[in-house]
Amino acid sequence: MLPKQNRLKARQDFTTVYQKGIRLNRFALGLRAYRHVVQPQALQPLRVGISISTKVSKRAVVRNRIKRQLRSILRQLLPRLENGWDVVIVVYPNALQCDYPEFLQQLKQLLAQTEILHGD
RNA sequence: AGAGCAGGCGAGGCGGUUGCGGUGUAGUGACGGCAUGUCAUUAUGUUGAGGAAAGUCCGGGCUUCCCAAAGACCAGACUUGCUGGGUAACGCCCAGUGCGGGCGACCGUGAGGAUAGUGCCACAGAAACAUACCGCCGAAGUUUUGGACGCUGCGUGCAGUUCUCAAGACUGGCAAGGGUGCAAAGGUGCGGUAAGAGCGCACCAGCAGCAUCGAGAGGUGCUGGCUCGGUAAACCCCGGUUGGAAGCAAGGCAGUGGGGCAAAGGUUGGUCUUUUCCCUGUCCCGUUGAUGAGCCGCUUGAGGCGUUUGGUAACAAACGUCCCAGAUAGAUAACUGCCCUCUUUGCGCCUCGGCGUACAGAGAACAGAACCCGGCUUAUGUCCGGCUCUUUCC
RNA sequence: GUAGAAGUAGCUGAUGAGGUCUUAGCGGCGAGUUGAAGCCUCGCAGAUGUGGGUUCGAGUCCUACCUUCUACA
Repeated sequence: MLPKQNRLKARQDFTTVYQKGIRLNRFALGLRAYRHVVQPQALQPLRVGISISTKVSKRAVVRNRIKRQLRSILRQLLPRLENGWDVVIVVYPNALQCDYPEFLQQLKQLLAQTEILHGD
């Protein structure tokens, strides 16, 4: 689990990200991101949600495992991510063929493209 | 050695580093209605998925509504349906009976009633529930034809006629055989008969009665008359069970002041009886708190484990002991060490298919709690001893 | 999580409450017509989601699964 302040939970937040956010897709993952327009000193922490439907796999074991792996990656990257964003990661059926290093690579690329991820 | 049949245990073990959920203790910060409350965070201790958590097919607990409780009868609903037991309950489990299958270990079984009634049984076939198409018979009756013997009459080879024989027709007797079909009126054999038929007898199957064994379903034996299609996972009858509906997305989350209305009201499919019961109920306004979030429900339970006793068993009782997930966009992930097990390959030993050793690989399969239990069903990898049959050797 | 509905030719549908072998439209294939194609005419092939059971006989009755869809804050 991520820290509570970094979780995206409310249904309203998800819909605003889907409607107003930018979109990016990779082989197995998609990214929706929305930047809050507020005063810089009052920036909220970055919040992340993961969306994975039963179309990816009907088995809950598979879906939960993918979510855990993605959360584990995000936890490692969290100190390097910029505040003020709401992010939703969408998982596509291609993810069944991927393993942990591939998720790591794709997620890094997506976050770097949107400039949420700081350089090393 | 091969083929097979029923089970049982468990779901690899001990760790390390970085992280997550619950909870206890201690600290820090913020809020604050000042309550050792809420949120965040730090340290530390402890704890953290399954045998099916799954399908949602049954049975309960729990909650709300249908305005209280109990009882009787009727109606309705329920595929509930061999017997006895177990259980909180069940459509579940255990033990047994009958029937069916298998050489066997063993397996399956929706197994009340077809003589309470109704319906259906296509095509074929004479006929599908009580009939006769082909056929068999000539016993009985009527009648036709022909023949022989006899009798009567006379014109002596013709006519008539009784009985008998043969053939045919109608009435009749039969259900053995043929054919049809999933199914045809008990089956096989012998006798019997005009031909036949349980008409008689023997054995077998079925039915009824009696005796006996058993708690019972039923088993065994004897006797008897004479034989009755299938379908109830068709309607139905009988027995049995039974308040209904919704489902944790159920449902709950304040205190206080004032005023109005109703005086008797309230049964759950129907009717009736009894008992008391329940009591104030409901609406409006003011006030502080609370706006769809948070909290409670939420995990101590028909609980787990062990021992003893009772029981063939399912299971029950007693005693001891333990507290064992409670998340809410939903907690278990990433990397890695050692041991153990298995597999491949190499080397060595010998009794030649086993043992020892080294390296490498794998530890999987099915699969993720969402209010909680008891079952069923489905998915699925390893190991462990049992039992049966066949073959070979000693 | 809970509750419910439906699966029939390639697609969209129908099927008198068990009876042989059901069946419509579009599409496919073949033949005819045409110089060739289209339209038209004639013909053909092709399915009851899967497994088990009841029955002489299941699309239909019973049962276990599979798939798809819907509703509920």
